[in-house]
Amino acid sequence: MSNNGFFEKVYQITKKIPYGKVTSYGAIAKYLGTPRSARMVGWALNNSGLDESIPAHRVVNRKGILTGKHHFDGTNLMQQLLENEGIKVDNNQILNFENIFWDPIIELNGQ
DNA sequence: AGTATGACAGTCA
DNA sequence: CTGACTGCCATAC
Repeated sequence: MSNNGFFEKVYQITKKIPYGKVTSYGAIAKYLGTPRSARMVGWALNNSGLDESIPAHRVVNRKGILTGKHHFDGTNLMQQLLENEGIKVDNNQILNFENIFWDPIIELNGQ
């Protein structure tokens, strides 16, 4: 296990996601310089279960669908967490997704 | 070293 | 938008 590799970068970015905002796996992967490794981001977040400080529920796929909800406690925990932040979710899909999308490439570059 | 897996993304229909 | 197929990358065994 490499705690200081690709995974940790994913963790760092995920932790920077502001309250009430969400981002996609591809956005994080692209920020890391490997836009093709979006799948690794998801996997990293899977391992992130060891760290509760990581708001993995704010990371969804490019469609804004909570594809990883089943990785949470059980069922609608992920959705409830998002709704608790003011994010509307319908049938596992984030509503007004583009409006609350947080792009690390832009935000972390001080634009 | 090779195979299997994964919370994806892009393209085509 | 949704569904099916392909491509890419990193990790686990």
